[in-house]
Amino acid sequence: MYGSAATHSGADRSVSASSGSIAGSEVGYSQQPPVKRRKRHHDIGSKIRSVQPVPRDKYGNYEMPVQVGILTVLNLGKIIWDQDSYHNERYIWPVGYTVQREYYSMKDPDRQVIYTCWITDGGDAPLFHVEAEDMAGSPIVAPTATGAWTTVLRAANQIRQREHSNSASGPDYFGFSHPTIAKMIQDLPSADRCRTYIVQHFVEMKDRHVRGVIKKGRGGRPSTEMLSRGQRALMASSSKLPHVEATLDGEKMACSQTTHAFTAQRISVATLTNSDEETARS
DNA sequence: ACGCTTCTCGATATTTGAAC
DNA sequence: GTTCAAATATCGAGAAGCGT
Repeated sequence: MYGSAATHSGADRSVSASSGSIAGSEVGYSQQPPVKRRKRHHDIGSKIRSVQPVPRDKYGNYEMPVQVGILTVLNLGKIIWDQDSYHNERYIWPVGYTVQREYYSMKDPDRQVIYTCWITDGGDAPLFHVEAEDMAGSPIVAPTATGAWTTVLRAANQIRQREHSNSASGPDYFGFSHPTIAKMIQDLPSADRCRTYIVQHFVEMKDRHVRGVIKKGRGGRPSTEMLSRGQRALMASSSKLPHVEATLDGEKMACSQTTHAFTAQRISVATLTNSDEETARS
């Protein structure tokens, strides 16, 4: 099926397009193509993925905002289950989904800034927005997550005068490939009604690993400075964020400008319990 | 100190669809 | 039908924290 006859043209292209020593060295073309064949869509539903525990409120809804790895999830949004373009086998793209993450600035080569990413209803398909903290008011909008982030990477690499690949995995950068976020989205109402989405299986990771992940340098708990910067970025972009309403277990959840402003002031690290926080402080 | 585990980022493979 | 470009999936390296 996948990767049989169809691969030749793609492989040729990759070789010519790749700048690289890596591709060149890995590949022993003269004899036999390296044929690192990757199966697509394999075992999506059967694989068990580890997730961080995320606190829920008394109704069982996830408490927002929450820090997951390098990302701060501000809103999970609302699932548009009756349109296929709002999900595929692997991901669901909820309207109103909002996260923040740190990445290199598109203006200052020596600086990392906070990017706010969110999804809006584009009618037939979702629209992916990415806005940099230092470029408030001019978000990058694309019909795919990869498209939006590729633009950012290209600009960031250009300003840093880096010539290597501008490739990016949109779902990665938006956090959709993160097991914890994938689970949170999958737990949203109507996720099970998405026709082509394959339900994934998750298991909560062990406590010591959670702490390890949280305290990791690049990800983990945001510093006070990062929080306040995130808050400012959020306030700056909040006027453009979508207003989304969803019903969770009978309780109405609103995602609006005010909500964003409010939540920005109380960002917490969901994966840390109180005792963990004490430990983390000391 | 070491091994374990998971993370992000960057690179590359693969698929899909548009253009010719 | 072929070529090309864009989008997306997946892999590997390196980094980091934790427990022992």
